[in-house]
Amino acid sequence: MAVTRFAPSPTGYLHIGGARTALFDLIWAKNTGGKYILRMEDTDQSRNSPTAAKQVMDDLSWLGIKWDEGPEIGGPAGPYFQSQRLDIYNKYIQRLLDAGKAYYCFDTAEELERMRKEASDRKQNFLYRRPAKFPTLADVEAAKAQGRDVVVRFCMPDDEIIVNDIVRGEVRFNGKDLSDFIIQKSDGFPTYHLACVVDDELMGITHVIRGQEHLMNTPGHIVMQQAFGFKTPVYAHLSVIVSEGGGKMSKRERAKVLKAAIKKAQGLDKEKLAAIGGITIAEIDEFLSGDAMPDTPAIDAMAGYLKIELPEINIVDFFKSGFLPETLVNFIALLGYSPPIDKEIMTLQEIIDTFDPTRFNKTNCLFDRKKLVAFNMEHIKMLPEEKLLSRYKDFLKEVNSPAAKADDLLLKKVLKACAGARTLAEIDHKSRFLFTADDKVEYDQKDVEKVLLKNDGEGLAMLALLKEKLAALDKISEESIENLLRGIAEQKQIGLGKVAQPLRVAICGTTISLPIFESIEMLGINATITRMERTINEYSKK
RNA sequence: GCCCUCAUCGUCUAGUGGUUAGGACACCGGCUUCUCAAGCCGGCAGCAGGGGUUCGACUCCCCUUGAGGGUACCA
Repeated sequence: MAVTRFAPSPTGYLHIGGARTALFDLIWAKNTGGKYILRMEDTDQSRNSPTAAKQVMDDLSWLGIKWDEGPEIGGPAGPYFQSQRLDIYNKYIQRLLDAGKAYYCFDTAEELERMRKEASDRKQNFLYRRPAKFPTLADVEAAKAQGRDVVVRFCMPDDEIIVNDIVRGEVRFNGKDLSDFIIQKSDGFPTYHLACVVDDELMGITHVIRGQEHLMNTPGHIVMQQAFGFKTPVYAHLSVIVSEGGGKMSKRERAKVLKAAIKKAQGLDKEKLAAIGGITIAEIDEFLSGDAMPDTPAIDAMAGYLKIELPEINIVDFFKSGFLPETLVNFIALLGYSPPIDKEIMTLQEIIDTFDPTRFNKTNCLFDRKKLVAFNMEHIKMLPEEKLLSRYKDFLKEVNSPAAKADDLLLKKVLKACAGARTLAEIDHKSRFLFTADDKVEYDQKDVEKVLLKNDGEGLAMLALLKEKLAALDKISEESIENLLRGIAEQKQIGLGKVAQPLRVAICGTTISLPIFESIEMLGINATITRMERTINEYSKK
């Protein structure tokens, strides 16, 4: 029975790497019949936005990841926001201080910077080591009086520290290489290290599954656990997901693309851009020059204004691109892990049931969007009709599609006609013509040329003929339409394409759309004929 | 720089001393077709390099190279 936890720092939307960690925490717990806890690590007052925790929870929920204990649900080990547990941490920090395993210090930023520079000049890693004699409370008061910030550091021993990791095996560290790290910041908040160790114990966490970026922190955590007399949990450090350009796949990627676009944009109205992003011009300049980064909504808004596509990093990005949560879950679970069964397309339940913690692999992996698309197609095919419909409606609402207002019956027909589609966005695009006013259909000029005007307007002539025939049709059904169109093609000894394509352009404005018979049936005969007339009028005169 | 980790087709991976190195996605052909998809059939493609160990190394060891992570009063 494993008790696991996902412990995000609520700084914005949940991104793909975080989602994978969250997923494996869930899988591990559920596979062993254990418990899955969500804990918000909001100990950095400057980085945590008030809405971020909600966003992360929404994203987890969308993915179908439910926690047994945590925010909004509660539980015996709460509160589950670290910012609400300060008194607990203070008690533990005091214990370390009393035991002489932690000490106060009050270096200024400049002093620290100088020490770092000295170390790098000596071609050595910067190491903070405790003074021979720890500052007393009186020293602390004196330092405070001088206006110095006071922090608490934890004493690292010189011994070898062994981390037993499920993914990586035995990893050895030399305590001599590790700094006395800070456990309490000058604002009184604990750092990640302290809060994490204390909470894992208090919440009964047995298995810590997290990203590889935490591997170097682990020896420090283990020593601290020993100092407190805590049990050391089982560790599993997952390999990282890297993006095409190399480097960890993170939200920085999106900022990078946006920054490049802003710099490239000619005659850009910076004031307008700032207004749209809800930030100041100064903040934009700061963003362009340094490494300050606007928050996610601001980045999204500005990208929308500049009409550029940002790489998908956050879970919502994939939602908006028309991926199913089932697809993401399946795909993410296969990154750095391979199930013991010879099967790729799986439901979350199957992944949980067959989970084998020895089957993680150590290699960093690249996120292959094309494969994700292929997986999405499989999951669209696999999902029961009702479930797909509900996912599709969620999607339409999210992207503000006019189709969001359509009734279920029509949407079901659309979904059926789109069997084989790869994303929900594709389905939406292909069926937009159904939700466009008859006189608002936009014609793709290239398609018009190719299908209607070419060869002396043979397509247009076909349209005129079809209009008569369709108008004369007394029973409108997919079948009767098909019979009619096929009949004409046969009679004229031409391919069905010559008949269907002009019609398609007339009703959709483009040559890419749903199958033509279903299209007409769903659009309705009146609208079809209206659109044909409009097309004929529009292009006959030219 | 220093510390840590990793290394099988383009990508995700199977493989744990003896395999024709398997699958999936991508890609390339062909078939099918009212468009786009989908579907069906077929194909291309890999053990980073160099040393050992061994009767035998993709598999074990060492080095090189390459990649990633850490090096914060971020997590």
